[in-house]
Amino acid sequence: MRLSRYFLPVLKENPAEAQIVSHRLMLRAGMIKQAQAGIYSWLPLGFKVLRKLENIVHEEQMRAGHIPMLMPTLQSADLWRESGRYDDYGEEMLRITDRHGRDMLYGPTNEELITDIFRSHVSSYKDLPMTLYHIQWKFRDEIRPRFGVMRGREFYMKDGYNFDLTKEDALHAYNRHLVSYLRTYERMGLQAIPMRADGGPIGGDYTHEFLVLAETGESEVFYDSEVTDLSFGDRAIDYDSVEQCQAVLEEFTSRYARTDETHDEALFNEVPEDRRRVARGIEVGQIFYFGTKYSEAMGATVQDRDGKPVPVHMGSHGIGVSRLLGAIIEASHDDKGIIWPEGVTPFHAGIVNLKQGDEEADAACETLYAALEAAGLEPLYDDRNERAGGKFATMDLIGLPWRITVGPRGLKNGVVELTSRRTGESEEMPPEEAVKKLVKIYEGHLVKGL
RNA sequence: CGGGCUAUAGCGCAGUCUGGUAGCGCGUCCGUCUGGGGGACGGGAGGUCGUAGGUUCGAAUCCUGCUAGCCCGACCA
Repeated sequence: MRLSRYFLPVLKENPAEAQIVSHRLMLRAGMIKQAQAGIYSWLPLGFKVLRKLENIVHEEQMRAGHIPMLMPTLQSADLWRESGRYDDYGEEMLRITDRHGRDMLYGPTNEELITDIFRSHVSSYKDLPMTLYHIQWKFRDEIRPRFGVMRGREFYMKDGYNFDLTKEDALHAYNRHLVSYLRTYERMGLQAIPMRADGGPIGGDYTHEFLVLAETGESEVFYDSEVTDLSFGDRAIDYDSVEQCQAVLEEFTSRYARTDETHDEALFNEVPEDRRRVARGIEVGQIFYFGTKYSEAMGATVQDRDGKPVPVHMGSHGIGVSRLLGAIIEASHDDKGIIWPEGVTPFHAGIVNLKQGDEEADAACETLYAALEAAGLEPLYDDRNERAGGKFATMDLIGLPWRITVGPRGLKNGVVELTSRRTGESEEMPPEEAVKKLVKIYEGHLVKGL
């Protein structure tokens, strides 16, 4: 993309309404624009990152054997009356009436809808196990939306639902989700720690939340410092293996790690004192096993081997995709702007032409731009007739992890400059070598965007 | 929902107390010079002052209602 043809309305000053750093940076980097309290338009740069996150989620869900689909945002109130949640959910649910006076709602979640689909089409234990998921906009009429996309009223969420014949099978689905979530967050450059959580209105005894540590997090968290040493890495895993998934769950959840909701001071004190940590975290996902709560209420049964109808065991699992943008920025920025992890960056490298209009510099930038695209990377070429300082400041603000600086001075010696946004370190090299180096850096990090 | 606050140009703000032709910085447009970390000079464009009503010869300014947004708290991906 050439910056001169892109739409990137960056702001030099901090908008008054934004208090936390991720919100400020998203506004300043021209990623979002507030439409109403807790409702945002996604401008091109923000939309590009959102799509990349979404695609990572899809890839990891499908890798785990889960099946993508799409359910509507508007749902029928009758389904929710059936589960009993139409009254339970309260003011947070946005209720709508259509022209015929029928009660509808903008879905805050999809347990009812998915259960209805399941019961209409699945009747045999032979069709199980099955896990369906979708990524769709949700609406929860929060009393007080804030922090930009971190607590919007409208938000983009992946929610998945597993259907299993037995509790044991459903718990394997639970473990499988935990593993796939660990992989998902790591690909996004995040450390998200699974912590024992509270069931909330969705209910259920087995539930973990995934928390990203950040000072601006809304939850207070208590953990054994050993949990932050764990990483899933690129180990191979068989998602169908009960033992392997169980082992990962034990590895990642056996140490003390809880949010304030479930915090137990006595248990926490059993952690050696030098490893006890109290911090704040941003919740970016949650997994539940809730047994037959919805299947019984809504008659979602299958016939077992003996031909008898039995309610299926279910769980649900969510990742707050739009919230992840805020969480990633909270976890990865400095006073100049965002620092995108390689896995989610909207563009892989920025090209800064120091002397736009200089024949040699322009030509070198064009060649470099074409070479990066040919190599499968997405460069952002700042071809505006701006001064160097302005171009650098924009690149730093929008946070591309790598920058190639092209100027007459370097070109005299046949070199350009490759700079890491994270460390600020620069290295001079011929343009072809910079391309090679970037290709290597992004190996395994390429995600389809827009 | 309880408590606090705000609304004036795309963004950040002054002007309101004490009513009298709506301003500044940034951005933006044009021109000249400049050119390795938001440069300089000159010239432009852009606002029914959130909204409805009231007081007044005259309202951004005073009064009343409404709306929207922000912050702290309790709730949530």
